[in-house]
Amino acid sequence: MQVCIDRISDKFSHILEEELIREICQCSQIRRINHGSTLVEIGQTLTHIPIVVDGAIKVMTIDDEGNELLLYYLEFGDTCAITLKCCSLSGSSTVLAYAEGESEILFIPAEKMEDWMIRFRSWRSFILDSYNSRMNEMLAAIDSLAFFDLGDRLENYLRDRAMVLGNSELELSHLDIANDLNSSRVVISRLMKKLENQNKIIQKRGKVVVCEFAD
DNA sequence: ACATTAAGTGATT
DNA sequence: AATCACTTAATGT
Repeated sequence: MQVCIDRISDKFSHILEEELIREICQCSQIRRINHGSTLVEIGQTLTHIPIVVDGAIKVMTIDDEGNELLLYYLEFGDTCAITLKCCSLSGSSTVLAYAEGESEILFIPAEKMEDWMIRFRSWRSFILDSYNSRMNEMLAAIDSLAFFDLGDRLENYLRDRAMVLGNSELELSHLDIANDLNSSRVVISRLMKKLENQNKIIQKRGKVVVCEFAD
């Protein structure tokens, strides 16, 4: 798909300089990705850096037993630092990425990275900021694993998810949630029942409505 | 009506 | 907090 300058400029002119945006539009591709589609698989060699224009991306690692661990979400304007590192080392991906909701992703050729890092101050700080926020999100994830019990993690997870999607209605089964939190379906079901009784959520089949954004 | 998939529950570790 | 075994409820064909 052809990249539309106005559209990109519209969304990114606050952070990136005009000339850079023009270059981005010349050499990048924009793609619509359906909910749940895989963007990046483990072991895949990455030739492009994704930047989220619309929607969100869910980034996970996988362990040797095949358990997926949720690392973080990429939202509007975010880019993935891990992808980045893989590109510059021309290695292969250590993460798995899915589209979360209907998403629009801007793909930037990896070889442009270095050039832009040198030529554009705005690109430098964009990338550095991205590294920084990715790092913070992962630290938060570790923190929550180490110091919070599952009940708290579940609540955080639901609230986070509603935020990212900008929607209090989530299409998630208990099993989906269990997988994201590395737990089992039964345990999640019990905790969900509690949350329902506390009127924090409303449950339907394969759906959750998060009642509390605040608090 | 029947099969399939999601959610609820008691008992056990 | 996890697992087992089983039940009940919602949905698709």
